[in-house]
Amino acid sequence: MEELKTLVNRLSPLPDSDFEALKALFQKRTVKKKGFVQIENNLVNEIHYVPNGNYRGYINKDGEEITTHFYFGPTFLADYLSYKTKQRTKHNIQAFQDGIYYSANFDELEALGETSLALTRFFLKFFQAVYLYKEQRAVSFVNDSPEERYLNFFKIRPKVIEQMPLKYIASYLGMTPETLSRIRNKIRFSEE
Amino acid sequence: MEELKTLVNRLSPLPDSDFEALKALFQKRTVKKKGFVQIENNLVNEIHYVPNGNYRGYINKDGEEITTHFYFGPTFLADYLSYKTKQRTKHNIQAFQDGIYYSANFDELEALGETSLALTRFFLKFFQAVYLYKEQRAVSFVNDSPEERYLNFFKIRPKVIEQMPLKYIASYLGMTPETLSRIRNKIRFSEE
DNA sequence: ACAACTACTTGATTAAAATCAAGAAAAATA
DNA sequence: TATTTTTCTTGATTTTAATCAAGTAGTTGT
Repeated sequence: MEELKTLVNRLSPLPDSDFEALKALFQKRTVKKKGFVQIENNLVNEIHYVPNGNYRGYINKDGEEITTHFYFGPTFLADYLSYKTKQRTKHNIQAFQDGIYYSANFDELEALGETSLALTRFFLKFFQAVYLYKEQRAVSFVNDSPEERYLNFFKIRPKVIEQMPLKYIASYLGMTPETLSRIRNKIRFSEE
Repeated sequence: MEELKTLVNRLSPLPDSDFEALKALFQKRTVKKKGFVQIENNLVNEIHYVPNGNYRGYINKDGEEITTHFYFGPTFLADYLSYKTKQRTKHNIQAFQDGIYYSANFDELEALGETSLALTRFFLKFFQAVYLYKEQRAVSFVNDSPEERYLNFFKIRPKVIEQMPLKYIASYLGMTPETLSRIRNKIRFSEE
C-alpha cells in the first residue's frame, strides 16, 4: 500500500490523518490471471486500487469484446458511470495476471470526501485528470482517421501499444484487428 | 445573474458568501449573432457563464468545421483542456444569436476554489457531471454505428436534435450531413 | 419582393474499412 | 518438448459511408 501514498500525493497531497482514513476504507483482494475485478450486469458500489499489474476493461457488444480501458498499476479502477447512475454496469474488468488489489465502498469514500477540504480537493484533482484524458480521447475520435487515432494514441500511451495485444488496441481505437494490422504494416513500410 | 445561483445550487449548494465571491469574478460581456466567445489559436484563461441562448463549439479540421459541443444556456462554457495544458485552443465557440455572457479568470476561480470546502465541492460536482457526459459519449463512439449514435444522442439531448442544424449534428456525431440526412430518411420511413 | 446565400435532400460513384477466409507465427499449457 | 490454442497477417470480397454533383427548399439581407 506504500505506492498508494505516492499515487495520491501526485494528484493532491493529503495530511497523514486523511490518508490513513482513506487507506482504511480499502480491503485487500486477490485475483487470478484472466479473473475479473468487475463483471457486467452487476451494480457497482466499489472503487479499486491496483498497486501493480495490467488490467483491461471491456464491453460485450453483440458477442464481441470491445476494449474500453487499459489499466497499468499503480492506478485506480472504477465504473463511476454505473455507480452514479445506479445502472447495472456493462463493463468487465479483467486481470492479465495473478494479482492483488484493494477495494473501497464508493458511498463510504464519498462520505469521507465530504469531511475534509484536502480530500475533496483530492477527488477534484482526480476527476479533473480523468476528464482531461476523456476529452483528449473524444477529440481524437471526432477528429482523426483510424490511422491518426493510432498514431495519436501511440504518442499518449506508448506502453499500451508496446504491451497490449493488437486485438484489444484495435477495438479500443474503434477498428478491427485486420485494419490495425494493415495500418501497422503501412507505417512500418513508410518508415523504412 | 439570478439563474447562476440556480445553476450552481443544482450542482452543489453554496453559502451566500461563497456564491457572492464566485459571482464577483464574472465580468459581463456581449456577443453578436455569429460572434465568438472563444477563437482558436488563443491561450485560454477564462471560463464563461451563459445565462441563455445557444452556442456551438467547433474545431477546424482541414478547412472543415467539426462541431464538438452544443451549449444551451444557462450553462458554463470552457476549454479546460487548453487552460490546463497551456496549449493554444483548437476550439471556436460561436453564438447563434446576439447575447450576453459573463467571463471569469480561470486562475482566480481556481484560487477561490481552494479557499472553501463548499466551493471545492462545487467544482468537484461540476467535473463529475462533465466527466459522466464525456464517458457516455465515448462509450457511444466506441460502441455504436452512426445510426445508433444518432438515436442514442437523440435520447440524451433531444433539444439539440430539434434545434440545431443538421450539418452541425452530423459532424458532432462523426458523419457527413449526407449520411445523417439518409439516416433520418430511413428512420422516418421505418416509423411509418 | 428579390437576390443571394445556406441548408437539406437525393442519386451516382468512389473510397475506406469490415467481413470472410486461410495460413503463419507466437504463446500457453499439458 | 510437443500439442493446442491464440494472435497476427495477408488476400479477396462485400459493405458502409464519403465524396462528388445537382437540384430544391428555406432563410437572410437589401
